[in-house]
Amino acid sequence: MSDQEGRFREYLGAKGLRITPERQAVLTAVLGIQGHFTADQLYLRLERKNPRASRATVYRTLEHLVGSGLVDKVDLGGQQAFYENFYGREHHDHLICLGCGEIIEFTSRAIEELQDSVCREHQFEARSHSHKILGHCRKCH
Amino acid sequence: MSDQEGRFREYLGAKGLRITPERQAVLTAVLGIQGHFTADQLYLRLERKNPRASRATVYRTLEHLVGSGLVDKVDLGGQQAFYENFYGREHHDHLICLGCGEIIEFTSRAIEELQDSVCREHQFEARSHSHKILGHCRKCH
DNA sequence: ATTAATGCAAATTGTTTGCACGGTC
DNA sequence: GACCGTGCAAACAATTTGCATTAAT
Repeated sequence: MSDQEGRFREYLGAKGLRITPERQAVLTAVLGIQGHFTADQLYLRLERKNPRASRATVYRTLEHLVGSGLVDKVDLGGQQAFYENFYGREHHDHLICLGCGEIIEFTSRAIEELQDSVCREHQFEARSHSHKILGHCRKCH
Repeated sequence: MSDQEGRFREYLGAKGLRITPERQAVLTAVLGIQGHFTADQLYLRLERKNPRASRATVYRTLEHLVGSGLVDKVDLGGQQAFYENFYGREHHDHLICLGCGEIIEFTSRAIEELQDSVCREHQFEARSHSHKILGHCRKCH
């Protein structure tokens, strides 16, 4: 059993939620994806597996995975939500290529610090943030 | 005729688009709103005016207003798009209060500069960005 | 046994679109 | 008169939800 599986079971147990084959299948599928994915892409991967999971269950389970900290939900703009495997990772932000759709991750301690000072100035207590830069990647300009 | 009206007419003219009472009404309504608004809030204001404008026209006109640079479309998260009067204003980002929904604007030259250097590192050509911080404002914590 | 979870399809939400009619250039 | 713009209602797309059934505890 992977660390992630353990963490998920723990999370479910602590909330009085059940460990079902569908939830396991969703987690396994998530672990098999690298990079960002949508709920529907995840569903498509599970559609013909056994056990499978319906779209509704995919959405519902994704929420629990986010709750457990195993998955991060990122808003990359557009109408659909994106998710990514977050186990053992740190917060990061994104450069999004308008040409090929590539998503480049970045982190900047300096930006985060400035962010904090902006919040301080406004007596604002930050809980999360989203910082995305749209443009064209090396290959696309 | 306000500067904004002039600018809008100019924009429409340059594109071979027509100046209609509905488009004027939408512009007038937009100018009468301060702060951020949704397409639907705008529609509601126009619903019982004369001339009025349908939801479809509100959406369609909003796109032209964004195109002309008079209005800025901002993604504040959630499912609906927000807009704001942008005439004579500079780019800015947002602190969004999860408690009362208040939206505080901020700008930081230093952050923008760091952003530029992040892009340079990745050979990424930025076209726009969106930086939002979610949390609780002074009144809400 | 109890009570949560699933699948399905219907419902929601915000926005877009097809089309017949009316108005602007 | 040509053609764009409008309103309406239907279409959409992503996500959520109600409900009867199935299964984990």
